[in-house]
Amino acid sequence: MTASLNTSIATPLSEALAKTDGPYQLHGLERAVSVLEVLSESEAPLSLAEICHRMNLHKSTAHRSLMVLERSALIERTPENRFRLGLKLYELGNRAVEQIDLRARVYPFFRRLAMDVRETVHLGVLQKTSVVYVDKVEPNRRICMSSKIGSSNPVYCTSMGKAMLAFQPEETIEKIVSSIRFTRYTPKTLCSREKLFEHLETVRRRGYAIDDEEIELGVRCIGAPIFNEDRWAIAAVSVSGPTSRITPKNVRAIAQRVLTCCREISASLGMRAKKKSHVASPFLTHYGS
Amino acid sequence: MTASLNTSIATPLSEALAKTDGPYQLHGLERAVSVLEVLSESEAPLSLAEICHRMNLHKSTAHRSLMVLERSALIERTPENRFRLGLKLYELGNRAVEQIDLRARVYPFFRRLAMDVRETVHLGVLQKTSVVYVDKVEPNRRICMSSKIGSSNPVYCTSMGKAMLAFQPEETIEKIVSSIRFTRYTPKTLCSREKLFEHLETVRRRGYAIDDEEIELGVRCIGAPIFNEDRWAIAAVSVSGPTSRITPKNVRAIAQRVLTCCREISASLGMRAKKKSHVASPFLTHYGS
DNA sequence: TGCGGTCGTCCCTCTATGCGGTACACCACC
DNA sequence: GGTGGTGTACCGCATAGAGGGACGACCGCA
Repeated sequence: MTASLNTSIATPLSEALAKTDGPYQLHGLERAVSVLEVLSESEAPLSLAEICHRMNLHKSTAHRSLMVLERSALIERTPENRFRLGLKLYELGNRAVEQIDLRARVYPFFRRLAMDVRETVHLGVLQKTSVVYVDKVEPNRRICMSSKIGSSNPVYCTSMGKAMLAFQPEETIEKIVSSIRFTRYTPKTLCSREKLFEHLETVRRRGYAIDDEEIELGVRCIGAPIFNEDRWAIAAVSVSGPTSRITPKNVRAIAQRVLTCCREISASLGMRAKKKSHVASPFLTHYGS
Repeated sequence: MTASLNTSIATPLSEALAKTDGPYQLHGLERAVSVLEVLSESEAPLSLAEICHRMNLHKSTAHRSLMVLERSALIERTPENRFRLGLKLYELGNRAVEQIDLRARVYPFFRRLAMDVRETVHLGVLQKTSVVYVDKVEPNRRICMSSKIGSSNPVYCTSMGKAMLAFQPEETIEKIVSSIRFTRYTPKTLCSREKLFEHLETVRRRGYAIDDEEIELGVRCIGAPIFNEDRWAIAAVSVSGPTSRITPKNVRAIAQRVLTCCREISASLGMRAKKKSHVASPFLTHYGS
């Protein structure tokens, strides 16, 4: 198909561009990012042909992208001529959280909470419609970087997500919610805009959010937001555990501890200080502008 | 050379392209990667103007790049309209090491070594002319992701770097060494191609490498390679400590332990197995092809 | 309140860029 | 030695995107 640009079904280009809408476009770059995403979703390294296939790309186009990405070390090539994500991403990614520097500052409080409630505790931030897990402590077990760190889950079915979302400026909430594509993970997943908004109201009232088996049956989480000086949520902490241990009966007690922890953290981040001149709120993951 | 534009002094473009040489070019993408690097090197978030300045870019060009990068979540914008690396990089980066999956498999041995020698132990892999730190254990202290993880140091002045370099195919060594830009960090830094080659010879003979205060005075490291089935180094483990504890006298004893540890790891990675069909050596960080 | 400087955003124009086609070289397996 | 699958190389044409520049918002200063 010469197709290149027409109205027919899913030309390579049209699909590649489907997700983009803003006025500023850099096709090469956007395609490259898609390549990274495709590689990130795949378990095993992919060959050029496989990448073309998954992305509906022309061989030569994909090839060029791959060569450039490889030169930049964003991807690597296995001896069998397959491609996977490169370690440069690891470097850059670690620099990213280092710059945010949230983890180090939160860690002490965070850890105490884990020891206290004896359940897994997570630290997360908002990124568009997802919660990215930035740190984690498991009680009684050695603390180390688990494979879960760095991964993400949708806002609307995690306690951290809902806790952060509830305490965003009105427009931000609107923007985020309207970009959500709801998927039902369990029978309890909140699957509509309305239910979500309703729930957020509750969260704002209570100060904390619950994920009641909304993403996985048998797992309940309680999350509360960490605030910046303007009382907007910039991160969240959550406690997760089996429904057998986090029962409706003790939810409230645990929630209180989470809230206390978050309050301490928010305070320690110097909420009312606003010193650091031009680095005012280096934590806030902005959505849109 | 098509020279694209003109022969005048350092046009923005010509500088941006200086680093690239391969036949496949995607300027937009390469520029975007440079932006990421610039942001990664900066401590504080940067404004559009600052980025333009550091990169010799036209305002509108940089602007477009930034908008697209932001849409892709590779960078984020602070409330003050400054830019820093985005958390998507963190996600992607973690996926990268997850796919390589080296860390998890090595960890048990690795940890035992740390407890054994009671010094800091690192795990690293080669990436072009750098060693990227992938994991770390400090004895007696809680194990957690330190900010050092994910960062990198030059091959030629680290024990892991030299250990890995020594056991690469001839051409790979040549390629890597010829891309090195030597910098003297301490009076003991190996600063020439010749000295490095000489040293690699020693490393091959002994099986392990020493960084004798070559990157920082007062710090000595002993590193040994982890091999794949073809006896090429795919990673390395090192023990680092103050020169007061890692003395010339006990280097040999420690080196033996490191070597034993690496031998166990290499074996455990199923060196001679080569089962996993198409995922044959998912560890090898290839250089060039 | 008005002025000069600096910032980010937006738009237009022209051409060098990079896209898609195609040809080829390579391997593995019937 | 076909036959299907890879990855690489090259070329010509359309268009993506570089760069110039206008614009308006914001600042501090007089």
